[in-house]
Amino acid sequence: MDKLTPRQAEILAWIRTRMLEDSLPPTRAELMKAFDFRSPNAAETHLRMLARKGYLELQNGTARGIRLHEDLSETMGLPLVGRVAAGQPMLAEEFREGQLPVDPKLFSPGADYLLRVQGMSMRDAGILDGDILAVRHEAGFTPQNGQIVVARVNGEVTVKRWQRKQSKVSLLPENPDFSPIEVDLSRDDLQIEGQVVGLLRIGNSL
Amino acid sequence: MDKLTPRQAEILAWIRTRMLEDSLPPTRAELMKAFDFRSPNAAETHLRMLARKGYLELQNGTARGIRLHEDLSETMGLPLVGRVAAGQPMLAEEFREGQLPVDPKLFSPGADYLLRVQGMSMRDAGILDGDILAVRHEAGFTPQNGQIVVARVNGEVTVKRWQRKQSKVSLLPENPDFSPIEVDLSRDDLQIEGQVVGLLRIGNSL
DNA sequence: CTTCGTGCTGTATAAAAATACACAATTATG
DNA sequence: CATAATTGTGTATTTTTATACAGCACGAAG
Repeated sequence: MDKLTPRQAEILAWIRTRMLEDSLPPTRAELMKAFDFRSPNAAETHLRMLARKGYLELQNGTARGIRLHEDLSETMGLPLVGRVAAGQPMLAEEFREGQLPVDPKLFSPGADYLLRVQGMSMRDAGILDGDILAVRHEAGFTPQNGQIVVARVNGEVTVKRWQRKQSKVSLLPENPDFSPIEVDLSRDDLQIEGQVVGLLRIGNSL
Repeated sequence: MDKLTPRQAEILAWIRTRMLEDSLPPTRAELMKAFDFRSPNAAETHLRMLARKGYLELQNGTARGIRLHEDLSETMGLPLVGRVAAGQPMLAEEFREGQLPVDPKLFSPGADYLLRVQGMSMRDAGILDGDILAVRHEAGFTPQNGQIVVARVNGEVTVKRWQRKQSKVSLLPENPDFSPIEVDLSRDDLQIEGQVVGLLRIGNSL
């Protein structure tokens, strides 16, 4: 698949969103209006180029005969993140296991990404090794006591139950074999990577 | 939403599948060819009727300007079944809690319906009260020992781990507070309602 | 400097598609 | 039975839409 110029990427993106919103591919004239072209041929040549580079297919002699090569349903869904190295950003390319076709709105406040669970520290909350958590990440979010969160203590990512008493934060496991993580906010670096809003267990781990 | 005649339903169904397959609504001429009309007007009047009865919307002056009123993504997804009364068929309308926008293929052999779990008998397998199971129902399916199944013993629906030794079938809970169900195939009526292929936990039960 | 690819303008034109009008056979439905 | 709704045929006509051809400006590459 050939690389796109910025302009071509812009046009492809517009076609994509337009198709998702209207579930109807645009005509040359509609593209022309959207990008303020003064000639339908500008649209035509762009479409030809996008087709030649393999991003879409043109059915000739057909009104609105544009078919995106990437599956639109694949574009939706959520990224699945595997084991995240300490200190690295959650959604960095290298930690992505893939993309799952899950509707973000299924998890009611809405999910932003999926995280695969490692270990059994939350066993008694019904969260097992290999399970996939749906996580919502909101800037400046403050968890309620008792809520399950994805947190990062000194760079290390962990899933625990949140408890804060005055300035003392504890991250509680749900398994007697594990000990709570007591966070000293003056010494430790604590970041909240999101609240757990759902759980998914598929295939193998059942 | 007015009721459709059989012919109208047939035409609507064709439009639906056509749109799912091609992600492009049909023209009058295409409808005409598909149904062997000899006049595009036959297609036109049917579309008008379907629009008038509220099943779709026609954007006039627009090529392929057909927009289905039902969300195509809603048509997909799986039915969620709640508590099923003894002896009643699983997918009877009255037990449906709704439809969740979940891709059946997400659960690898493929799921046929969703079932809400009641009770804690499978707690130690990480299946909690209120969880939603993705279930695959295949005719003539024989479970492997150790597999989690949805079974029906004398009409009563239950989720348990399957174990068969010769002619003796046991349905094992995953919680020491519960006892195994020993099934006597000569006296008890045992039906397998499917194998559990996935689990979903959303919102409230977390 | 010349040539190529990109990103357009401007003008035409043929094909595709929507849509109107007139009329007929069949099937409900009061 | 009479009437309306459904399900069509057949023919036209206007819009939409795709698409060809002739150029122009600009930056990158050889």
